[in-house]
Amino acid sequence: MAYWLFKTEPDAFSIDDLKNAQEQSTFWEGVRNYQARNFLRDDVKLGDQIFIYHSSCKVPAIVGIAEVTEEAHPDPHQFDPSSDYFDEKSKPDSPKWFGVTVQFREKLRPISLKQIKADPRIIDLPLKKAGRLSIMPVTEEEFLLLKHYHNSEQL
DNA sequence: GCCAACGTTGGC
DNA sequence: GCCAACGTTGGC
Repeated sequence: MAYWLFKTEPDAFSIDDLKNAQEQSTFWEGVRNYQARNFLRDDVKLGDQIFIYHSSCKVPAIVGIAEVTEEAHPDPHQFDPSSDYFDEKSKPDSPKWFGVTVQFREKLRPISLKQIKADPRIIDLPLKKAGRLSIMPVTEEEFLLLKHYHNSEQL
């Protein structure tokens, strides 16, 4: 099993939106960055655990956990001319953009970017180095450390 | 709202 | 295939 961090802007789609959609899974759509796309298409697998991260907001932070319930499938918006995600160069027989389906698991007490940056134990997380990557891998060690952050005596 | 960092585009 | 110009992301 692998671990990931997915960014989202809470004004557009927040952890609560994900929670409220719990009955139906949520298709993680609109990723239009090649590195992020490659992770989604090739490496994100059923059962993988995902940190949901709120970006471009008052307190950028990890706010919860979701799980992959369906592996990569083409993002239908790329074929829809009326969509912001439309890509005229993408063809249905060779789609360029993919998404995965995820389901809400739990909310966490927010772990702010500030805390993450200040923690010397977090080394590998791409978020630490000014990253604009919207889908990124998290090591098992760092995922578990962050997941249990607020239980830790080490703070 | 500013701006730094980085990704993408397109001319050559 | 280089690289300058431009666009976007995202923290502050």
